[in-house]
Amino acid sequence: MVMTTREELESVCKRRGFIWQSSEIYGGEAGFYDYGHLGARLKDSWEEQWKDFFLSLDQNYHLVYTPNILPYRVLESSGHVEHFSDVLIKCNRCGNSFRGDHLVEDVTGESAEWMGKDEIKNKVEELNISCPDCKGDLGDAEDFNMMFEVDIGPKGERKGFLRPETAQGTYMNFPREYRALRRNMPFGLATVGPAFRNEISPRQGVYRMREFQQAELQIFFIPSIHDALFEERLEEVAYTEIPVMRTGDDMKKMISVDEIKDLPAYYIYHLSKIYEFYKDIMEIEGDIRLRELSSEERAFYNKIHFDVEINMKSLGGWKEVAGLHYRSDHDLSQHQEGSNKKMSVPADGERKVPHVIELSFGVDRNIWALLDLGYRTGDRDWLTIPDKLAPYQVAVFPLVRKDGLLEKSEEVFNKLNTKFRTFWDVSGSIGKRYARQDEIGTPYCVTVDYDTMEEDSVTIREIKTTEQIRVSITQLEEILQKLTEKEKLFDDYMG
RNA sequence: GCGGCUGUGGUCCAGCCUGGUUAGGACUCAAGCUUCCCAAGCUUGAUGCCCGGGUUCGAAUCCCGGCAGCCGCACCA
Repeated sequence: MVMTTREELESVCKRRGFIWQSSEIYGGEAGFYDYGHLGARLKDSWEEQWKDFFLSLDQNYHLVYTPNILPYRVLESSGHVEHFSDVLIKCNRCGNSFRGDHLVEDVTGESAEWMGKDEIKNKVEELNISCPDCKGDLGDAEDFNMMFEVDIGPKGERKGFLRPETAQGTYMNFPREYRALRRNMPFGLATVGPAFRNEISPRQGVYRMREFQQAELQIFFIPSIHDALFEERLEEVAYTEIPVMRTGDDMKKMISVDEIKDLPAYYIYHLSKIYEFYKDIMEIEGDIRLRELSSEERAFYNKIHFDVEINMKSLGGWKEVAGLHYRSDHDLSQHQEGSNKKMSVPADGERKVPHVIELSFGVDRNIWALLDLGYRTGDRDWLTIPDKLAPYQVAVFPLVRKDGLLEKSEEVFNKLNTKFRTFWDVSGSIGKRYARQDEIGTPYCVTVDYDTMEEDSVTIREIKTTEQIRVSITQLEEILQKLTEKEKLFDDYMG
């Protein structure tokens, strides 16, 4: 049976060492989470696998790191200063707050998103708008910015923000990397790091946090020139079926890439590769869909936008964990205008500003998805998680703690620990030790027993079936290597 | 941010209404015994009333404020 409630899952996470609220001993602060000793290893492995997978798609996809703090002007150019803040108006009578632009739009029927604080206040007075909830008088308009503002310099003389997304740092590096990469296009710049949003009310655990981790890959290209290249690569994914839900569909269906040929090749190619990552690396198949967002749902600069959604019981259904956004030349054009630096490159006999396709992953949400889909309860509580991602890959036990088995098991542990993330446990009954590893998703348990002392062999128990095989210690490392690398199945060694 | 409910060892909960022995249970954890393969048993032990203020001879319990969590509303370029 699959674990259903967030309470149960959060309880295990706290008890065993995965994830819990940050600054807990002082009462905590909403929207901030710590990763414990198991959670940190899981997250770390996920990020490693993510980098390995996406950077190997093309030898011209690379990793960069940029600061968490960005100067005011950067986010002014990107549009975040304007679009990431809302004007809120509070009712003098009932105290409820409303978005000022929505109040105005409801009356005028025209977009008021461009309006500033004073304009909205004047418009509300002019149109005589009262509180939608209680009809009371509305108070002053106030700016609310979702970005954390920081003061830079000893006297705080310059304003900056904690970045609301990692992408802007990457975009600003386009001209430098364009030259450093010897003008080879297309190229991709990936980054993994924190981003910050001052959410009004963070809820649903790690799903909406004020500080969270992003893993993003921005690909820079010129559609008219590089379309052909991606068209060729479609052959790579031609036989893949992907679970797609187009706008207007009410459920997903498995389709081949031929059936979404209305989308550009660079888009289809990366969409398929994203699904491949979920299928092969995260081993998620049934509870995933690639959902296309309608023009109302997506931001105006996203010309094509699919979200990766995973069906998570603990969060009540389909939840976004990643997105693929075709952002056209919006980002580089904005920075070209704001910085007065040339972002265009020679193409087709003129200068063109490259387009961007962005692969954006919420790391914490993906970690949560692994835990949500992986936990099973019933006869035993166990976590099913890919071997390469598991916090510990192997555990080593002595069957009993006497007659030299304890010492022998320590030898085996020391040998394996250099190759795998290995755990050694000697306390409690053997059954209890298996159960402990079940709960944290350790795929293989190696047990030293009395036969070990005579013939130098041990048993390996697989978490999925609890079946065991007996192997000689000389072959142990090699067999575990093949199992964790998925070169062999456990079944192959049975019988 | 607004309203309702909630906050007790590591986890989950009882106690609170009606203030008063040493705050109780289950699981967990540690040490030891036992143990030839799936949370067994025995012994011993560790850890707790979210924070701050008030009322009172006395507060886990009543009152006020804060913080956090859940649900609903709003928010989520």
